[in-house]
Formats: sequence, structure tokens, C-alpha cells
Amino acid sequence: METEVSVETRVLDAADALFYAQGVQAVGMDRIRDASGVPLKRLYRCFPSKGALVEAYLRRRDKIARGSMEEHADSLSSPDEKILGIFEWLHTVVSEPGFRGCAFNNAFGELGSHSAAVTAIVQGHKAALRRFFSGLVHDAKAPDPEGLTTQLLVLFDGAITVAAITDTPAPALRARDAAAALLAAGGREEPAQHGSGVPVRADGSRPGG
Amino acid sequence: METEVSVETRVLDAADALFYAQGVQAVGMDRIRDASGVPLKRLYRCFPSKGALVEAYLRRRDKIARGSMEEHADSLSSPDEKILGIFEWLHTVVSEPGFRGCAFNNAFGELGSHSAAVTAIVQGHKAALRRFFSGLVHDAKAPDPEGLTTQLLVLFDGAITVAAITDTPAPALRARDAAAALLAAGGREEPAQHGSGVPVRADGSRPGG
DNA sequence: CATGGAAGAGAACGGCCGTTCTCGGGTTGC
DNA sequence: GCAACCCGAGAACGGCCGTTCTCTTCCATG
Repeated sequence: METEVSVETRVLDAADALFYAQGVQAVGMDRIRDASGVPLKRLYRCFPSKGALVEAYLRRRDKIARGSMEEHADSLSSPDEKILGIFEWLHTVVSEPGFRGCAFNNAFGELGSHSAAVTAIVQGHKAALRRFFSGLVHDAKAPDPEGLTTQLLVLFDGAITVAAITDTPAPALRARDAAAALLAAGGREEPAQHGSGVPVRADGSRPGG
Repeated sequence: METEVSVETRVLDAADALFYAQGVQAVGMDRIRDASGVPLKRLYRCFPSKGALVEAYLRRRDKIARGSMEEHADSLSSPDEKILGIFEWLHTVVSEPGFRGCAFNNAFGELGSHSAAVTAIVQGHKAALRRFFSGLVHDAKAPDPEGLTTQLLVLFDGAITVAAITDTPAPALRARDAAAALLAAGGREEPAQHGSGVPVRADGSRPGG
């Protein structure tokens, strides 16, 4: 007769579903109480404020997403396979019903300017993602590993965003194709005939600026 | 002594700055009244509800961004130059102080699940962006133009997101480099030695599923 | 069985937000 | 001069939200 799952887990399950589906500010604590079945009094004993619950929601998402991604990568052997496999893993994620974009990007847009804690968690999540990609890129012995890592991050976040707004999973696979092309090209193609005529240095500044 | 700029413009200027910097739901109508100097009564005569003001805010952002982007592209000659030039235009945009990501993505994450109008405007903005890229890609006579168009969109949105969260403009230039590589490769590199072992068709389905 | 404490259900409270109303002052037309 | 009207400033109103309080019920212990 003891509790099947812990109270914290039930609250976080409810908060996760509601916060992700509807946005944080659109969901009141009453709704989380109704969905979890945990009365407000106990809920506030586990999480002393809504802000603390939001942070726990993001931290759990971070841990679960990183675990799932690393598990998928571990099932593949070569660095190149792992890198491309991540985009196929992403394809299954964005195909799930109810997918509505990256929970971290959404939270950052909604709360980042008001909550330093949320900003730190989101930046930490993306930094971990970068470390993960960076390790694979170094293993793949690509030239300009930092540039390629940034490009993979860009493809990853861009695929999530385009898939969410167009409501189709295909962008994840187009991002995989792009990653494959970048791996084949060495991650830093600088074609002579494709410049726009405005030279830009690697740090973004322009000569004479 | 007549008004320097129209009341609608003053209201939209204030709403734009506040909505973008702090999120829509975090900004009350009183704050827009204070920032614009337009009393609530007149404000509600111009925009009959906060929702209408939010939609006008997004529509004006859409018009301005598209105009600025097309103007920049018009200053370049070849399709390839235009495509890469857009990422340099993006680099200047994400370098501006106060840049906090794509207003449309942020609004979609915050309000998309509750407002069909916001969702439609965001999707319309991205669809216009796709048409814009698509025209340039077709002009560039790339093979698989649809795939390359999606990849450019992914790079574009991803660069915005990564630049916002890491608070550095460099991802826009790394996205430009990636776009250059994809243009050089034809937009659909399918390297024999880079597959992850799981075949995936172009539409995202797997054989036998 | 009596009693103390913990805990659930729901009300309550202060505060904010979107929207509307009131009131007072100024302006226009006769 | 006067009346009718418009408009700005701010209060007011209903509703929601985060948080706390109250009251009742339940259970464990002596």
C-alpha cells in the first residue's frame, strides 16, 4: 500500500507535461496539484516555490535528454557514426506526438530575462551538449574541431526549431545530411567562388571596423 | 504641434521593446502605457485587446525583418552571394545589444499552444523565409533544391538560437561556412562510409515500418 | 478509548493583469 | 458665454495566481 512512485516524481511528471505543453507561465500550481493528485501543502514541502519546481523540471529534462543521447551514441562505434546517429535519435524525438520544440529554448525565451537560475540551467544544458559534440568531433580528428562543433550545435538546435514550427520531423534528417557533408568536407569549407565580397574575420569583426 | 509619429507607431515601438526583451506574458498593458505615453483608453481604441497588440507586434517584426533581409540580398548579385550574404546580415543582427533570440520562436514557445493566431503568424513568417531561400536555391541551380532549402533554414534558425543562448554572434558565421560547404557539395552529401547503419528514407520512415 | 500530531481539502489572502468606468478639464461649434 | 463633446488620468472591477491558513479527518501511541 506504500506509494508506487515518490511524491516528487509524481509532481515532476505532472509539471513536466504541463510546463512543456503549455508554457511555464500559463500553468498555475492548482493545475499541477490537480494533475499530480498531490495537495498544495505537500507540494510546497517538496518544492518551496514555483521557481524551484521550474528549475527541477529543467534539470530533470537535462539529465534525461543527456542520458538518452549518450546511450544512443554508445550503441554506435565510430565517431562519425555517433555524430550522425545523434541526428537520427533527434529525428525520433521530434517525431513524438506533442513535440513542441526544445524545452530549454522555450524556457529561455519565456523566463530567461527574469530568472538567472533558468538562464544558467539552459546555458549549462547547451554547454554539455557542446562538450558532447566536441568530444566526438575530436575523436573524428576533423580539422577545425571548434568550428565543426559549433556547426553541429547549430544544425541540432535549428533542426529542433524548424521541426517544431513546421510540425514535421524531416528537418532532423536534412540536418543529418548536412552534418555528413560537413564531416566529409572537414567542417570549414571556404570556397573561393562563393564569398559575398565582404571579408569577415573568424571572430566576426570586419577589417577596419 | 501635431504628433511627431502616429499613436500606433508609438504603441508598437513600446510593445516591441518590452515584449521582445521580457516576454509577452511578463509585460502588462500598464507598462506599455507608461513606456509609450499613450493612455489605456486610446491604446485600447487602436488595439482592442492585448492579443491584437501581440499580433500586430509580430506582424510588424515580420515585415521589417523580411524587408531588411531582402534589401541586403538585393545589394548582392549572384544567388550564391545572396545566400551567404544572408548569414552575414544575420551576424550583424545577432550582434546587436539586447539580442535575445528569434521573436517568433520565443512567441511560439510562450503562446503557440494557446493562440492559433500567434501560431499562424509564426508559421507564416517561417514559410516566407523558406520561399525566400527557396528562390535563391533554385536560382543557384543546386541539385535537390528542397533539401538544401530546408538545410539553410535549419542553419539560419540554429544560428539564431545558439547565438542567443551562448550570447555570442560567431555561430552566424559558422553557419555561413556550413552553408558554403553545402552549396559546394550540392546540398545532399550521402557519404558511403558515414552511415550509422540504420537506413532512413528521405521522408523519414524506415524500411519495414 | 482518549489524545496528540500529521496531513488532506479547500478557503482565504494579497497582488497583479486585462479591461472598463468615472471624473474633471479642455476644446469646438454656435 | 454656453453647451456638447472628446480625451487623458487614474481608479475600479473581475479574475487568476502563488502562497498560506483553517478546519477536519485520520492514525499512532499510551
